[in-house]
Amino acid sequence: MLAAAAKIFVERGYAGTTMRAIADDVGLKAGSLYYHFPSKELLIEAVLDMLIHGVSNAVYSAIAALPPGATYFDRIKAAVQAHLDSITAYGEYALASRRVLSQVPPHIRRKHVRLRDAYGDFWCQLLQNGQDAGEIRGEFDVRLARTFILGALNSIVEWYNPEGKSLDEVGSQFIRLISDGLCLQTQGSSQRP
Amino acid sequence: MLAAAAKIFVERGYAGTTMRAIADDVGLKAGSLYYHFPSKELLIEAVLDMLIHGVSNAVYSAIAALPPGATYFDRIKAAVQAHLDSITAYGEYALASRRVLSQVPPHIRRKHVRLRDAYGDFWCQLLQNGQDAGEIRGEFDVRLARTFILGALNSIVEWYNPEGKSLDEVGSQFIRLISDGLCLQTQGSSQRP
DNA sequence: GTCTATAGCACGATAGAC
DNA sequence: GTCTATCGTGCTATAGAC
Repeated sequence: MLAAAAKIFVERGYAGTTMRAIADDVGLKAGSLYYHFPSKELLIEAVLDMLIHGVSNAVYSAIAALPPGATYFDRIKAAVQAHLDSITAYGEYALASRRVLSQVPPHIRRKHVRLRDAYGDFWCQLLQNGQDAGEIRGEFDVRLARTFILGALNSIVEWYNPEGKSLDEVGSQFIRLISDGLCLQTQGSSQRP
Repeated sequence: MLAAAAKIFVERGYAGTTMRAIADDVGLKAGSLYYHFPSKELLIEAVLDMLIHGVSNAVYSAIAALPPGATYFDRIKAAVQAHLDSITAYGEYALASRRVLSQVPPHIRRKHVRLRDAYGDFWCQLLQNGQDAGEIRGEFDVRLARTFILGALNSIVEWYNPEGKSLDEVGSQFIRLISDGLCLQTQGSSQRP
């Protein structure tokens, strides 16, 4: 039922989603939904909660499962893959968060922006630790690097098709891109040591 | 008027945007809007058109303005900066495209997906040329690299604040990230020559 | 070019039968 | 736990005065 709601919120937006459409999708009548959820607001809130908790728990667990001697870059690799795996597993929920967060009532939006920011701060800290340990070049602003990394990773829900490349392949190409870069020889950056 | 429409489409979604709200924002009454635009559908279409044409023209012009001897990586750098500059210049239009495209009537959505795909193909070709010329490592799938790059660049409209870093600084950090990578020494990639 | 007024329809939510 | 029926509201779009 949450999954049906997420799908329809994505297709029609918050205001465009009707309780009748969600009810149809799960084989009920509109009035019956109110037995399970007291309002449309609490429905979208449940969808948004499911995503942020699902993704952040998946990432925190993946890092906690690493051996004690793991480098910061090992942690970043594990976080990238876990983020990728969970965000695609929660497909429609992730799209709902991406597209309708700006349309939900303000008190719900504020709560989720806070949760999302806390997750973003975790990434900043991870990159900062890597930089302090000398694994990441000092010239990078970690907040900027974090937004690029999460921006690229999150965009996968827009196009990923399970019939194509595996998530492991996608993740490992991305890790190679952010660690070593695209270029064989540096063309224009004079900052390289 | 288009700018007001873009802003409200982002805040409320397609269905949630009322002609009254747009009219209010520009100091008119709802009925008067129909003198300028025949329907809500054509309003969102004009907003979406403005963005895709604005961004792609900015990028194509930036590349056309390069000297004849420019490397492919010079072209990529110019495209990154022009994309970044134009997407932030069209702020609300870009957000509208990101968030409400999935909610507009199908015939309008299909047309814009086609335009967006054509622009994506241009990026693929750019990266492919760079790879053929030996400037980009052969191990990368150019389609994947393109989606990561555009995903990261497009996410800037979600957080960019003109009071912080300049767009030139943001662009140059991003270019350094995709060209050289984050890492001082490669930690886990055995594919490096 | 902008207004008022309204037709025709669909919405969220509730009440009460079963 | 699901149904039908309905209240009050607000929407797009149009018609015609100014």
